[in-house]
Amino acid sequence: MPELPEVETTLRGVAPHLVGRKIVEITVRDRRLRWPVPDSVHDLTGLKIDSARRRGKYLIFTTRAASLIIHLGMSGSLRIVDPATAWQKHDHFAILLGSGKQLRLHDPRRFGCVVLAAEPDQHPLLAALGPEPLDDKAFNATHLFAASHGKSVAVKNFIMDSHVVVGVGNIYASESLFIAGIRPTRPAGKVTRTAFERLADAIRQVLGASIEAGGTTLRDFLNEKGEPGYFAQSLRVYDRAGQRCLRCGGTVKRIVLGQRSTYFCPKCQK
DNA sequence: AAAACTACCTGAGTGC
DNA sequence: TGCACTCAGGTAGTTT
Repeated sequence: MPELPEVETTLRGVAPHLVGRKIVEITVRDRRLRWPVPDSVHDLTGLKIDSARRRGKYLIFTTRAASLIIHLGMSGSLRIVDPATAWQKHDHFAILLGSGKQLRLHDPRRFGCVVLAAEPDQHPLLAALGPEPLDDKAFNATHLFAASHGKSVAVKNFIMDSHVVVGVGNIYASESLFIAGIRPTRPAGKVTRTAFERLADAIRQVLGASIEAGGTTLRDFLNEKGEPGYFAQSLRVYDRAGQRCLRCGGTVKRIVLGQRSTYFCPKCQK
């Protein structure tokens, strides 16, 4: 479910409730996430959360001893609730805070994970990640052009590869390529430098605008208060198969690329 | 080495 | 109502 804007929205929502607070109690209701939640998470009990940040789609909550790394997978969400709130069916993990509030991880499909790391940036899940798309020093046309050299993979799959750039998921990949006027199926190595300039700009633009809108709620994304994001109404091609292209009036097409639904306008994207 | 595919899991929606 | 089927915002691991 969550792509970078949804994870960033979640971070901004939960961070003020976490940073500077003590971890009073950790509850693991179902440890069966993507990998079993380690027993060592309980070692964090009694420690203060010094910082909360995001790397790609990973959330990192740091104490003096270790960091908790949380990924929301396809269906995960975090909420800040009163501890007396009834548990929901898929609330798997929770942190009771010194403030008296509780952070709860809800994840029906259990594709998310909770792991512990002394040095989160060196953790195998994070160590090989590409640049942050909102960092225009590290992420730009030069980077994309160099990384795409000799690659035959479709450019849509290329920008969804977290080793190339983090945070671009299935929705924003289609959206960015539409804005940049690039056909999703084009081999990455055949995309010109000029087109990559448009693409890098488009990715930043669409992710930034979505963060402003609180993310995209297509089916079930909710922020830390349980509210939806409003970027769905700004989507230009995603989930619009058969409808009119907002730029040229042509018809938006749906194809499957890398087993994922992909939307584009055959007339304006070459 | 790179590309393509598989697997993990639940729930919502559709058509019969 | 019920059943069978498809699809869903991610990504590590395996196979080709």
